[in-house]
Amino acid sequence: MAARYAFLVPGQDAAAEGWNLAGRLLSKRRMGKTIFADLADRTGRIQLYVRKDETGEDGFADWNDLDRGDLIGVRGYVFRSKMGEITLHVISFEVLGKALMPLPDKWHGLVDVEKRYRQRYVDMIVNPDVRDTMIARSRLIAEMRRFIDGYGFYEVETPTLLHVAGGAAARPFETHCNALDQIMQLRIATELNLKRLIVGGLERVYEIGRIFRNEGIDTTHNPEFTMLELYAAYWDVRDMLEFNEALIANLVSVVTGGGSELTYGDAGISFARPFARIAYLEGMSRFSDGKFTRERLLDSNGAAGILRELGLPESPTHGHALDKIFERVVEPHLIAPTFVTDYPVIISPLAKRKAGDSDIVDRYELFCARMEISNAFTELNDPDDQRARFEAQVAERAKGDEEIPEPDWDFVRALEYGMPPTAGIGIGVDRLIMLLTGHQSVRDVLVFPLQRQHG
RNA sequence: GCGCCUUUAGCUCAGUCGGUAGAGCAGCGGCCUUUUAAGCCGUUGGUCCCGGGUUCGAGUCCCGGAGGGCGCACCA
Repeated sequence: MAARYAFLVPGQDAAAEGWNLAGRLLSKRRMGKTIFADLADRTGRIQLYVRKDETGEDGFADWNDLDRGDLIGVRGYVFRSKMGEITLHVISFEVLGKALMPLPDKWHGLVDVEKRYRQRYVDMIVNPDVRDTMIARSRLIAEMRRFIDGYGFYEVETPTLLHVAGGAAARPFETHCNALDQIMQLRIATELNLKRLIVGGLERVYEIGRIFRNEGIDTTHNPEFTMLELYAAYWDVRDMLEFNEALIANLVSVVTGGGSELTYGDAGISFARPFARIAYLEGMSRFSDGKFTRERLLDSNGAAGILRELGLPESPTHGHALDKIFERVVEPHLIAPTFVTDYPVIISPLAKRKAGDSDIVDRYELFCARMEISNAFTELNDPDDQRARFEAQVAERAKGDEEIPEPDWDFVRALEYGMPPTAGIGIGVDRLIMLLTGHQSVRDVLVFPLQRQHG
């Protein structure tokens, strides 16, 4: 509207052209026999202008009865006000929906975080940033699909309700299926089912789906969240890394209008390709001034010793210890987008071993702003190796690591029918959206973040 | 789960040393024909998060509880 009527000078109108608009009345300024008001819809906001000499006594009284928050339709023509604002000179209006509840303070808006999350509908009316973020989220996910589809991938939908939730290390939500009279779990990953589809011959599949993990809630964790998982037959982890880098760079380009720089918190982050790369063990060594060597880390007692050196509590398993050490030693340095490659096999139960180094797998994780954004590896397709790793997990689970899932033995059987060499990736969509829209809390990129009942 | 902070009018916030509840906006009644946080005059509105306790007297101090935020723990 502003662009279309840019040619108007203050006081000038375009009365020949009529407009019908609908939206929510966000403010009303009465000035004697004139009213100025602001009308908002999803595309933006426009000022309205009403004159008593045109509406008549009754019509003007009807305007006085309108409240902030009412939904109205208006008819009129555009002019530029004395103060230079493009304004709709209203000829007639009708009420489309009455607001009974008053809107929050027009200047301070709604600030109370609890109320904002619990009453998102109000939050979105008065805080345009929330709406903008949700629109950006929608656009970015659409762009992800477009980009992925361009590579010939098929989008699929696998079950959320499972008998055994596997494919990741996390505690599941449990529920009960009345028809089957069986305990069910909500999925903690889409991994195993997507790989079954690879066995079945789809060759390039992905799912952007809701994942549920029955764990803590904080600024980077919501119990239900959205994950993109994607698998490509005949790709290896290097192909996936290239794809991953191109995907992220593309999204940054979309969000910046062709650029490669983002500001996140107080850090400026460059997504110019190529992103940084560092091997897992090399990172451990570099950020510990060479103290934490491959030999120590890959040895169960050595890792336990490092934990003590760092003053961290004892870990139930060797893998758990490595995660803790990495988190403390390396993660804080990973602000620019960085691919951490060559993970140890002990923390990668579903990844294929690297040729020529049986302790290491073909895997990487992409970190950015200290957040893990994606995790990818060449998938293990040897059923015997997979069975052995599941058996090892059973032992770990017995030692007390509750996050380790029960093995999905049918998955081993699927592998026995033959799975092509395949690379897979998981991307935490919510965190990616946080990064791309500059938000510090997942709750800000979720329409309805989980809150405790009763408030 | 632990620690710190927080909760007062529809919204945003004050409330001193413990003395009986305030402002702005919104609402309501007026004035005002180019305002935009419009302005001016008047006015309504309170489970001070909940429950105990101390005190002549508690929004204020103490204990317990609830919601929320942040940090830690947990956790891709």
